[in-house]
Amino acid sequence: MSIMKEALKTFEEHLKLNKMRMTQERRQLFSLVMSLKTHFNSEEVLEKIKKKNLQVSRATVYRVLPVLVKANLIQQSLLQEGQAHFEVKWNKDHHDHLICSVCNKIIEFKDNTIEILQREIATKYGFYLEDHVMELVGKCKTCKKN
Amino acid sequence: MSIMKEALKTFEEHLKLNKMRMTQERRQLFSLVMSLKTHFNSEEVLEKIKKKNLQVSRATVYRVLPVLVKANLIQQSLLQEGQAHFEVKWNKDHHDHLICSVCNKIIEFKDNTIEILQREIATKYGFYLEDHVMELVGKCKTCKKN
DNA sequence: CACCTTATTGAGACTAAATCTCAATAAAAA
DNA sequence: TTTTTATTGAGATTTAGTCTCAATAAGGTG
Repeated sequence: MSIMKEALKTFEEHLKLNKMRMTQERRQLFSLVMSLKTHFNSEEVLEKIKKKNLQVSRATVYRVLPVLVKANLIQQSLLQEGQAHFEVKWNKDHHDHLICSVCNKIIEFKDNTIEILQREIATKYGFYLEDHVMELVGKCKTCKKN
Repeated sequence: MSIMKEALKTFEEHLKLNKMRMTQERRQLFSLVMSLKTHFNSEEVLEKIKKKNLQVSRATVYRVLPVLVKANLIQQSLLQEGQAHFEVKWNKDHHDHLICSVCNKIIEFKDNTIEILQREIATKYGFYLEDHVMELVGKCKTCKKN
């Protein structure tokens, strides 16, 4: 089964489990959002909808994105500068971010040792760890020179 | 020299360096903000101003907090739920946060091994590391039980 | 299939947080 | 003391997101 179909099934199951209905709008948003390769925010999704002449309103976008988050298909990232940022999570390994303070370039990385240490810290303080955010901010290779 | 006086000097130097002026309003905000022990947001600062009958407007609060950030006296934390959050940074060790997803309790911690690993990661990707945010989200000891 | 219940939608009003405008004021340099 | 120019406050404005409610449509049931 293709990755997209599996993701769609996950979405459908999440909806059913919560007595929610699969609608044209949700299907359209699902396809649009899941095909995005980079970070995006709600307004960008809205723009793409207009460009493609899809019939999904602003209110619905703002209502469905959190549903996709709950279904574990996308995740909200905390590196917001005003607007809520999202990225596709489905079928992707967890990763953290290096962010350039000059050009805003985002590089993804993963470090297992840090993840282990994080779990140890949580345990030490009696926390049950659900999630984490780690963002390293600095100047990228290119911007460092200038 | 007292810690507060040193911080004030830092503030004054930052202002002079940027051709900015020390004003009554900035002095008042400096004192108010630097005495805060916990995380705070702009509206909370505004409330405290009203309670103390200080003469500082909303616009000025929103203008001066970023100046205090640039002067390295406070830092903006990214765990915002809508509003921009700040905390005093001056004279405090860097630390990261454990946040309870139920009661929003914040626990500060510091882990040197992680900091070293972070620097290694930055180097690996050619970044000059300026700052980082790490937030572990989960259920705290108390909320875990319920 | 037809019916019925109820979740969902869209348009636009509304809200909250933050920013902008511009004339009046006050720092600090001259 | 005068002059220059950064800063301020009041309120208008913007931005991002939420809310309302009548109309619609999903999807279970007979």
